Amino acid sequence: MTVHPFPIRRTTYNIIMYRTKTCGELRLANIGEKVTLAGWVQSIHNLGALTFVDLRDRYGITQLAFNEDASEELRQQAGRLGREFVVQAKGEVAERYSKNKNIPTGDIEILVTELNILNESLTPPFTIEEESDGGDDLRMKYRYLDLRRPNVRKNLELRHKFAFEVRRYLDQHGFLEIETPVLVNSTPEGARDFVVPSRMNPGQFYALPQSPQTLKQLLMVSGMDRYFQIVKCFRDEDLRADRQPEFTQIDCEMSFVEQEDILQMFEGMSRHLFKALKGIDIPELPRMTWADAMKYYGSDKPDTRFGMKFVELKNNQPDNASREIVESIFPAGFQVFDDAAYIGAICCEGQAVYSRKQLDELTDFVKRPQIGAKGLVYARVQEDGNVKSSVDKFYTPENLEVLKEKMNAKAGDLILILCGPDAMKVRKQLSELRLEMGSRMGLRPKNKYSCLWVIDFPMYEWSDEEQRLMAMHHPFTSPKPEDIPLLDTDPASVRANAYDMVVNGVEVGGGSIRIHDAKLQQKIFEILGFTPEQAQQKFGFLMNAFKYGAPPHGGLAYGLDRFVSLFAELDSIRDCIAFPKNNSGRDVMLDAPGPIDQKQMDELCIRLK
RNA sequence: GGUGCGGUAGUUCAGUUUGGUUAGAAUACUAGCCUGUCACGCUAGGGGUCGCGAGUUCGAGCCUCGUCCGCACCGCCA
Repeated sequence: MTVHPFPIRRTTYNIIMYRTKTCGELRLANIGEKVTLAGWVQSIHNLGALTFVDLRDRYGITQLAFNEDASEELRQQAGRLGREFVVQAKGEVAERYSKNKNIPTGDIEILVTELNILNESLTPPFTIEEESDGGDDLRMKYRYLDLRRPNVRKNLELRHKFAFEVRRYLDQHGFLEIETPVLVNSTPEGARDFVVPSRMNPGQFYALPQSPQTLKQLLMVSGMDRYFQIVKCFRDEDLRADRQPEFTQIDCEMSFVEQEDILQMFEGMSRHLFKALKGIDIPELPRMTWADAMKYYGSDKPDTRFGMKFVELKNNQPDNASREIVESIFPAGFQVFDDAAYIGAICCEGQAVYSRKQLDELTDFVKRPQIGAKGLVYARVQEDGNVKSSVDKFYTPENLEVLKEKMNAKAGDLILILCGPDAMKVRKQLSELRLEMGSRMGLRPKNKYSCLWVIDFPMYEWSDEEQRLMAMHHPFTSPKPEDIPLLDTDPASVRANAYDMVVNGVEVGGGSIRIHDAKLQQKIFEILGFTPEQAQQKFGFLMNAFKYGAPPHGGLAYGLDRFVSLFAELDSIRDCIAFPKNNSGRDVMLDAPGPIDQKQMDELCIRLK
């Protein structure tokens, strides 16, 4: 991505010329020009009679030189400078005696004739360079200094370009950007709400939107047809590296569409973004059913930068992911396999070189509490084609040959096997192992992108905590028409017209075709355990609207922060947010949240417990 | 709500295993020297509530308990 040089020019409104050029644009071609620069002092090199000052702004670094021609007064001024002082320098562009190949302006310098210190600065608490010596916490406390660093600045520039290209694409396709309110009301289901007390309505609370979901559906009822909004959303849940309490969605909705229309429209948007921002032509997005994603990758957001798909060696519990019984390929004899309901394996190409110690370490990895496997069975295919495994004493070479063929393994490959009583749990464990092996084998480079649609999500998932079915997506998602009869007989197996876009194992967006029929919506609320009164109270506005001619509609929402993080190849979404919150949801720079005055509390009729 | 790791100079860290003299390094900062630096170089100097509190001990940066803070993860996140 290129940043356009700031077009500095004299205008009638800009009488005071702080600068005529930026610190990033001067080249050999400018030699002899008289220029004025302004910026921050990056570094000072005092060689006695000779002083160099690197001046930095958003656009780059330009060296100021104070040499033998400089007046005594100028040299003394230069001697008073410190890091991060704000200065204005006037002088002539000259070719350097010794050039710096590391920066674009490295061929020239400014022979300074006038220096004005516009502001002084304390010594910053960390170095303001590409690789800072400051820790995360410190840099967040002084985020305004952290943002002076070129890499953080570049992330924000990329984010700007990303949002800009989103607007360009959606505008070209007839979408209207419409703002929806931030003060709305609390919704059942979903995440915890951030709430805002209402002074004029004592004892009553607004809630900040977790997403503008219902509002955009109302816009469809209004006939707005194609809507989008780049909008802040709020969820009061615990944070992660890829999760912030306030985050930005690209929220979209269309009327008179089926799932196919949505997938194509937004596949087009992703293609546009990859092309415009990364110069990458991405192939047509493959579509994978949720059932296949779970069966072959153990995840609803598979990282498809690499293969290593699961092979089911046994499954005696047909479920939503694998609807058929798979007889064990192993004869009885090994208690652990005999007792397991599910046995799954991955084949790691060329990894038979793993030593006993490394395999023990992998075993420890899958036994960690957050993964929770009981153990790991491995089998190495040796150079002679024979299989050497950790279960040799239970099985014959012929048994292991069957395994090798089933896994499509060849000499030098390593087969890793997990098993257990619950297929879904083992799949999740195997998924963690697959990702770990993929990382170790260098198959997940950040600059390689693999995108896909995961489709046909289940409508519901069982909540142990609530002891009831919960909407997997949200309660406004429509079931697949052919599965509607199952709503009465087997709701857990009903599939939804819901879809996620997954990039490199990250869910960057998701959506669904909505229910536009008030009666069907009523039925879905019933299955979710709402009484008609509760449904009316919480979603009456939507149900009423649906009685006045709701068009068929659907849409999706992208997580802007996550998508930008992928493009910027970041580990954490915090790095593409100007002022992010920390792990505990605090803004350490503002020291928010904080207490409020008793007077405010009284006005709001709020008393602390 | 839970698990793990961490908190020592402005900053990044070592020191904690085995408690024991004046707590170190690098970098940053200050001063001096240096005519082509760009990780400048050389010399000297200043800089510490070892997160906080309690306990054990003749003695605690080090051991114990509690607590606060940070990071990663599990639960949670329609």
